[in-house]
Amino acid sequence: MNRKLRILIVEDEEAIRTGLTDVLVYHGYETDVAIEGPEGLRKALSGRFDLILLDVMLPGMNGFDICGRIREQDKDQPIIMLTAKTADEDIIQGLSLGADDYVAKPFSVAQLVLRIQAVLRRSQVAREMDTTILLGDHMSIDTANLCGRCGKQDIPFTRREMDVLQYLKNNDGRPVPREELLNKVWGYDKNLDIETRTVDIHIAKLRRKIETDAKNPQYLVTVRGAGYRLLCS
Amino acid sequence: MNRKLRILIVEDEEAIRTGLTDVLVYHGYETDVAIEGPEGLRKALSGRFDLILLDVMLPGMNGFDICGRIREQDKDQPIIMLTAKTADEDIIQGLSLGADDYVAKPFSVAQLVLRIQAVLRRSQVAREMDTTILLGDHMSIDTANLCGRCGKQDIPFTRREMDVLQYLKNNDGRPVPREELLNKVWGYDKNLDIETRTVDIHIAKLRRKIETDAKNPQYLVTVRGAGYRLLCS
DNA sequence: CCGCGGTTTACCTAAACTTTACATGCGGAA
DNA sequence: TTCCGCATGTAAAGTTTAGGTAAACCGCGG
Repeated sequence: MNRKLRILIVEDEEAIRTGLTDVLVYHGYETDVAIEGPEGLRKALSGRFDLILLDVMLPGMNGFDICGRIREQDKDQPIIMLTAKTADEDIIQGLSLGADDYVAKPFSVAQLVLRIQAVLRRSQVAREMDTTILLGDHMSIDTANLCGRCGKQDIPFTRREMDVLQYLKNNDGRPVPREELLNKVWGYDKNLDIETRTVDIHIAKLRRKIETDAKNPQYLVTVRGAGYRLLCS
Repeated sequence: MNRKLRILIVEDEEAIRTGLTDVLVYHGYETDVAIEGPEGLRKALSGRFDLILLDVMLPGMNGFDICGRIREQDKDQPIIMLTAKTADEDIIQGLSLGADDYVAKPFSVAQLVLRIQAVLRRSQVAREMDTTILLGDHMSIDTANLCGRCGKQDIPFTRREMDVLQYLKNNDGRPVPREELLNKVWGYDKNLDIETRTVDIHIAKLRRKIETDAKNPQYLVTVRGAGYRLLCS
């Protein structure tokens, strides 16, 4: 565990907001808050958060809409909805929109924390915490120090390279399309007219560093028409 | 979805047990039941289930113990606990033991189903299932990796081939006309004069990859005058 | 000014895709 | 039954596109 897990709290009531912040910080999370709906959506879509706590009743835009919008853009973003309503239809609506859990106010803090842990445990985030990537028995990479070791040889990586590597590792084995990398690593918006080849270039650079034969990659392989995948075996 | 997801119901009350079974079967799951604690634990540990619904009050062994024992053995087994108790300590205990969710009786069926779906969505099995196409017991195709496996042999597919296969699979059994494939897979506009034979060519290529005898197709068959149909049995 | 990381440009190759052209064979009509 | 026409199969040639990468370019912090 090298970095703290980041939680976004979207909640308009001052008391709850600060209460939650205190509790979560106490439990070792990093937090950010949003007070209004649109602000929450914008922050949520930045993709910087490991989990989003979303109040249903918000000024500007209700929690359901926000939840739906987040899901459209990111199928995997963990979301827990908070609400005063315990009506079944509300819970059902929240879950239908793809929330991972639904907690009714007033909630027990202990329970909320546990539900947060349960959701995070299931999300890929748990795996992200690992700071070393092993490529077969061939080389090990310390993502925190931007540094790889192959035998006795040290190989420096740049921040960007490491982010790409990390992202691929977190999506273990799955081919990740360029577009997704541009979104999640570069933070480019969903603009479709992408003319850039910068992803390819970075892949090429990574290959020169981590592959024994960059022309025949064994770890960082291309799936033509689908993207790149990292095989750490 | 090629195979149904399997759910184990551990519950001693006859009425709830059969009710749940009916509902889950209706929603397309395969179910098995256990009435007593020890029986439930034994079945759960078999690892055959994609999700376990666990009542807390059981004869022989309580649900918390079972949950703990399952977690010891399999960190990833999805578990949802059911209970009449709504006391916070119970919920907390359940979640501490690693349950993925906790639903209090009397629960709304719709809500339970949604919570089941939410938990399964995060689980590995469910994820693999909707990217995999099985053709009889003959070969399995990973649509995300554009890659099929027949015994030990890897067979690469192209994006287009996979899209066609996917579309046919989603229209399971129905013969799909060329025109429709051009529309839905190629994105060609409707009623443009169809001079192209490219669909046929792709079908031929697919047959060479997925059929044992491409001349006598068993999975990707022609319905003369109506189109092509995929039989995954 | 340099050097470093990152991006864009430009060009190349090989894979993927489409078209062409011809072969095959089913099915209805005589 | 035989024959003809049309739907389908497919090899091979032609065309487009995805991906690899060298090298130029850019911007920023020494």
